[in-house]
Amino acid sequence: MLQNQLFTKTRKEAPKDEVAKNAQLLIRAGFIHKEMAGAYSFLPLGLMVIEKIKQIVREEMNKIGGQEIIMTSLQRKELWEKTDRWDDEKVDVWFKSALKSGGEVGFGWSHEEPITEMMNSFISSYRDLPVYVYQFQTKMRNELRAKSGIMRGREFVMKDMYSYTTSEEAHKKFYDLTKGAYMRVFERAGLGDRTFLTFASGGAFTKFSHEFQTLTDAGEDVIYLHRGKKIAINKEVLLPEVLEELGVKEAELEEVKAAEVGNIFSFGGSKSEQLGLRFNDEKGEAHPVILGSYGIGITRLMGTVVEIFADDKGIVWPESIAPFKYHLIDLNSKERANKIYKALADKGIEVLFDDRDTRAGEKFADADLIGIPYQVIVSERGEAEKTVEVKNRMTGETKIISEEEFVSS
RNA sequence: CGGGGCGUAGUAUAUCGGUAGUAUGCAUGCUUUGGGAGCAUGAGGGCCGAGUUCGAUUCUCGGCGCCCCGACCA
Repeated sequence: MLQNQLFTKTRKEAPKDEVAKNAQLLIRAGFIHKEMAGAYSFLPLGLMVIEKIKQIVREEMNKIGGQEIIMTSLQRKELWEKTDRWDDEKVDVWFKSALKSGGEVGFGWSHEEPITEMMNSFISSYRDLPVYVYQFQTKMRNELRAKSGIMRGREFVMKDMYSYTTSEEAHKKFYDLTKGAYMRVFERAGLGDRTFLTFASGGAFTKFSHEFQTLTDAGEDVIYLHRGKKIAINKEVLLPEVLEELGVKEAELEEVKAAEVGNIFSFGGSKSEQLGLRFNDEKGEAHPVILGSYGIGITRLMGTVVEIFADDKGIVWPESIAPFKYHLIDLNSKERANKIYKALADKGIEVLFDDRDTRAGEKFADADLIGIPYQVIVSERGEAEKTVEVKNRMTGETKIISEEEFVSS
C-alpha cells in the first residue's frame, strides 16, 4: 500500500482526553478514531490489525471444530425474560431501544440466550451433537464508565463461541480443548509468555471458570500468580479452600495486575432448560443440552498488545498481527524503492511504502510510531552497492543487505 | 452511581470583564533533505442556553460533552 494514498495521518501530540497509552498511540498513529466515550472507529491500519487477530482466532477455533456464524445484534425482550436477564436490575449494561412498530429490543451485550434458543431449530437428537459455533461480534455494553481506551469500551469486538454437548464429560473434553486453542491464540498474537490460565469464580454451575489474563499494569484485574505452575488465581476467588484445591500456598503467589483477554465458562444444562433446548438420547429420553461459553476480546487484545510492546517512540507490533510486515522507506531513491515495492507487491508481501515527499526524520518518526516490524530504508547510501537497510522495530537492530537478497527472501 | 477535574483553531496550550496569543498541523513560495528543518505570506478559534453587565470567552446558574479515582464488570 502506498502511504500517500492512506487517508490517515500521524500526529505529534496525543489528544488531551486520552490518558491510556493504547488510545494515545493508536490515535496518534491513525489506527483508530474516537467517536465518543468508549466508542472508537477503526481506520484502515486499525482494521488490518483487527482482521489479523480475527484470522488467528478463526484458524484456532476452526481447528477444534468451531463453525463461524454471525448473529444479529438486535435481541428480543421476551427471550431474555425467559432467563430473567432482561431487567436492568439484573443486567446493568443493557442498551435498549423501542421498535416503531411497538415493543422493545435490546442490543446484544452477550449472545448466549439468542444462540441457545436458535439451536432449538437445529438440535433435537444426540445425533445432532456436539455443536460448536462462534462469531465475531460487536458487543454493546452500557458501561457506567468507559475507560482505558479500547480496553474497556461501550462497544467492542469479541469472539464468542458456544459449545453444545450431550454430557458433562463431552463438555469437559471440549472445554479443555479450548484451553489449548486459547493459549495458541495468545502465543501467536505475541502474548504467550505473559498470559496465564487463571481460576475465577464459576457462577452457579461449576466451581471455577477460567480466564486468560495477560500481565500488564494497564489491566483492571489483580491476580495471584504461580509462575512455576503457570497458573493464576483471580483475587475474587483467593480463598483457603481454593488454594488447597489447586495445591498452592498463598506465600508462593505473586500479586500482579493483568488484563482479561479471554474467558471460558461452563453453564451446565440450566440455561438450555430455561430456553427449552433439549435432545433425545438413544432411548428417546429428553435431556437439556450442556452449554459452554468461550470469549476472546479482540479489541481488548489489540489494546493489550499496544500497552505491552510500545516504547517511547511508538507502537511495536508483533509480526503476526502487524498491519504490514515491511515499512518501505524511500529517502531520495524513488526509482529503486519503486522497483523494490513492485517486486514485494508481486509476491503478495504486505508492505507499506512511504512514498511521501517528506523529510527523512519525519518518515523515521512516523515509521516508529506506526510500529510495523521491519523498516526497509532505501537511500543513496545503498545506491552504488544496491543495498537496503532493514531495521527491526522491536530490537532496533539494523542489517544492510543486498536489494536482491532482500527481495528474494 | 459517589467523589474530583476539565471544555479556547484540526491538535496541544496561554491570556483576559473591553481587538483572543503561541506552537504544531494546513495552504503558497524560496531554501533545505538520514531522526518530526529554516524563512516569508495566508486561511483557521471561545461547547450550548439563560442571567449579571454599557460590554461575557472570562462571573453566576442550567444543560451537554470529556477525563480521572472508587463502585460495577454473567
